Amino acid sequence: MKTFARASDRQLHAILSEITLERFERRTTLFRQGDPSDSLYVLVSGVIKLSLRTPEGEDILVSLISPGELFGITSLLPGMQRPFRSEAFSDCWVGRLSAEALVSTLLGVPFADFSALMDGTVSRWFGLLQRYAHFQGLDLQHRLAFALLELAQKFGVQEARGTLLILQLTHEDLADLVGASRQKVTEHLRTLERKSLLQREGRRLIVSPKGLRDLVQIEH
Amino acid sequence: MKTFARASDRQLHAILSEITLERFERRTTLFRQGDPSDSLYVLVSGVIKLSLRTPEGEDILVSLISPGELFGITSLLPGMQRPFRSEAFSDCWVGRLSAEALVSTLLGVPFADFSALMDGTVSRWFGLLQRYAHFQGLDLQHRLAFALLELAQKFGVQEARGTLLILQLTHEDLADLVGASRQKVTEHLRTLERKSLLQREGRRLIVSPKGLRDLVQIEH
DNA sequence: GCATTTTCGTCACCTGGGTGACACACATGT
DNA sequence: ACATGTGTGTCACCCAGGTGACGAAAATGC
Repeated sequence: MKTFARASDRQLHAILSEITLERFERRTTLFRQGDPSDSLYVLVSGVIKLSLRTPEGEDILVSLISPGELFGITSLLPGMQRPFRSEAFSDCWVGRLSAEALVSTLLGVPFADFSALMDGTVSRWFGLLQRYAHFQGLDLQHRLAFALLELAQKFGVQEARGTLLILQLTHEDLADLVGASRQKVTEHLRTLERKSLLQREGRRLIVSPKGLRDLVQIEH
Repeated sequence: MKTFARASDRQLHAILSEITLERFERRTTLFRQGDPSDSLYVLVSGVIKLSLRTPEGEDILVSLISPGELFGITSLLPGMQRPFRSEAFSDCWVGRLSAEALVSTLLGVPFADFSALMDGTVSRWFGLLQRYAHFQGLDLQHRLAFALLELAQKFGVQEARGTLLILQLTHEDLADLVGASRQKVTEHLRTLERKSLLQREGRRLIVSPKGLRDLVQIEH
């Protein structure tokens, strides 16, 4: 297990003493989406499935874990919930330990410090991963709406008419962002405009976050 | 900048002294896919675009970075190359520092130790992210081929006839993995079988990694 | 301020892949 | 051993969205 490749014997010992071994029968769930994300797992034997249930009721298989891998990694970030459901794909032996224990044994630094650094750096990957997984099996209309919401959050300034995006985005940029063709993006932007979830000011967009949120949530 | 929220004044000072400020005009590229991934960036002002050029020649806009964010995070993992191209979306001021400096100042731990831990944990997110980004704009045939290659690598055992997947995968599982319907997966598996990139032994699959690799690379 | 490049709006056309439906082949438990 | 559930193979049908094409409108360089 390469995670522990650099660990000294003493460290390994300390870590092993922190690990609790558990057995999971095929199809049992280890944790579900939304659970508090406290502990970290090591797969000893068997196969674990990480999946995601979309609001639309689709299942997305995010990853299959093979023996030796660590999973449940969100526990390294502060205050996270489990983003995926984890279930035994075959009968498994799984080791569980606290993220604190791992970090403090391996690095000898306070968990909160480590965690804060992770939060500022690596958590973006995680956000992107969630976006992509979520996009899986959404139609263009909804992907666009999500993308606009995201942009509004990052680059928006509040305004009388809504949230103004301070970006010179071309339709092609948006297309590249949501994985679609430029033409269709143009079309869908116009229909969003007609539904008045969106206004144009020259080449800048003014979105209505409220309206967009309704669009993506309500009509599942 | 929440990354530094927990840092002491002394630490902030140390970090600031490590940062080199640079100016990038709109459309200039900071780094390109495949460059060695050594330094870490902080966006001071402007907007940065992270994008990915697929072998098929499509552009994927992975993320737009707003001021205050850290980017170029792969530098925290050992021996990585830049997975995305980074270009100034508007005129930017960017701070650059070495990943070593950040980690050792903030945590006071040897970089190699930190890096190894990251590698064993968080790098999976990153792999998944790449997969999803890559899948963007591939047709089912190719997504399937990639998925099978991935599975072969993780769960395959070498064999006379090819690589045997020791997994009881249903077509539905595969469908959830590649974001498609069960029916189409069945169909495409059969065509792969006809092209003899794939054999069946009961419910287990034997793939030909070589053939699959040809399929995904050669064709355009 | 004019010429050239980019971007936008909108077609018409085509196709990959989703959906529903149904028959058959397996596993499964009891 | 039988019955029931779960996975597989294959249709026919339909539609979201890709592609190419072209003119109008904006932006940009010189």
